[in-house]
Amino acid sequence: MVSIEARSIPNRPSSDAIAQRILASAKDEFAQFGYEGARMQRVADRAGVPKPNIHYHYKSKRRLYLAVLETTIESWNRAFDDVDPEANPAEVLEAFIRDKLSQAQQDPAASRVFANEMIQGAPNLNTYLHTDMQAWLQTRTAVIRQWMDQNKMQKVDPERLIFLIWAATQHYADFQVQALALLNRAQFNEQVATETADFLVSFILRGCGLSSESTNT
Amino acid sequence: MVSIEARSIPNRPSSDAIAQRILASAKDEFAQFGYEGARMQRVADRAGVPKPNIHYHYKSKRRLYLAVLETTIESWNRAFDDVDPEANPAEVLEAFIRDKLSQAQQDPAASRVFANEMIQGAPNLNTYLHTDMQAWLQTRTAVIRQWMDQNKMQKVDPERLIFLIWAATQHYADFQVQALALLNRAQFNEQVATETADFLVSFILRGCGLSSESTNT
DNA sequence: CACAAACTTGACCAAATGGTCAAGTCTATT
DNA sequence: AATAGACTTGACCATTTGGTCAAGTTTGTG
Repeated sequence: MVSIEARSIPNRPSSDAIAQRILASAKDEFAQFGYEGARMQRVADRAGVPKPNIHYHYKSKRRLYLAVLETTIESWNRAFDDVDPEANPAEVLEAFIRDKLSQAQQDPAASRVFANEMIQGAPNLNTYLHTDMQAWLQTRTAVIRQWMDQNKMQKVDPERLIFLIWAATQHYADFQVQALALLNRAQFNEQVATETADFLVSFILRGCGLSSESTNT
Repeated sequence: MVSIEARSIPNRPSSDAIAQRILASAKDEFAQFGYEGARMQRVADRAGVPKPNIHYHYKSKRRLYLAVLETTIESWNRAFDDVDPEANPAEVLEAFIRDKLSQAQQDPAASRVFANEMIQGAPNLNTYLHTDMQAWLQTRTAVIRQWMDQNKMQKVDPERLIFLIWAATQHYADFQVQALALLNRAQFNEQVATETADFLVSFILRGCGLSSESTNT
């Protein structure tokens, strides 16, 4: 029976699993230090594999970084994706804000990788910014414009509204140390996330002329 | 007369001027690549001096970085500094937002140096966050709380209101490439800055229950 | 079991990195 | 004009960097 067990528990984790572990370690490393500051040796140490193993799975530091960027982008704006113009603006925006903040809490590294790439001047995502991301933004702003035309919400610059939501939510991932220090909290747990989400939702909805309460004090 | 001219135009710029040029180049370098990614040779090239000259003025890479951090912090929240609780909240907040955005436009490198330090986990500013910055924030939120108690504005979490203003304004410095790409603009000039400031002021004031217009469309 | 292909890794390498140093050059003071 | 001290810099150094390679080990397949 041992041999049966042994077959289902291979001595080595599958190659795919290692490639994944390397990718995850690389995400953390690039998130913290940016592309130029990242060290292949540290990625190896984080993943618990010898350095040459990384180069077997990913041709070079650059390729590894691009792989990290790709997975980061994929999970970027999963919410707010298929929005019905007939839907309730307040509900849609609230869902978007909460989802973005939840991502920031569950995977701050992804947000930081993206932030580093932007700060650095987007040398690897310039095309993406001008194609896919712009297209994504345009369909979203189109819906928002419809809502404004139908007087369902305040007339505001839709692009800058999205920017503000991005900035305000990603702030809690990228500047987590600062937020925690100034809020006197030890960690960005569920409670802090909820308080923050509630604040952002009510504040931003009010900014959009969508406040549910008149004055609930 | 040539010799008189020569005396007033020294062959070499003053030592202070060179130290300043090195500091400015270092700010740009650290802003773009973060501490670990920054290269002393590139700082030297940017400043137009040989590398050992940097080490004469600044003992090490770390000391140079700390000098950059210091100058960055100094110019950080120059507005919103001496606020009269009797003053008009809308005016004070508007001034704060406009000043922050103006800084982001005029010196994006400063904002990016700070962003890198935060993303990296504030290894050099942890004390600052828990002392000076927390103190700064507390006096500001105290004023905001007074305004809310006097029903001069919506009751919102004052800390998170400040965070939102920081995030929303610094976004245009740190994520400048993204904003420009998505707004289809070539550069973050005065016009874009004004449009952005107007949006942020009216949106955030509305979020604070301080909107001047009822519906100005 | 054999054997090829996929995978792993210790030892190694050229290039780049932060930093040093001694030999200068410039500037102010006497 | 002499000289001391501040400043500059070409040549150099130990260490670290991304990356390679050949000798292995493991795994799927006949």
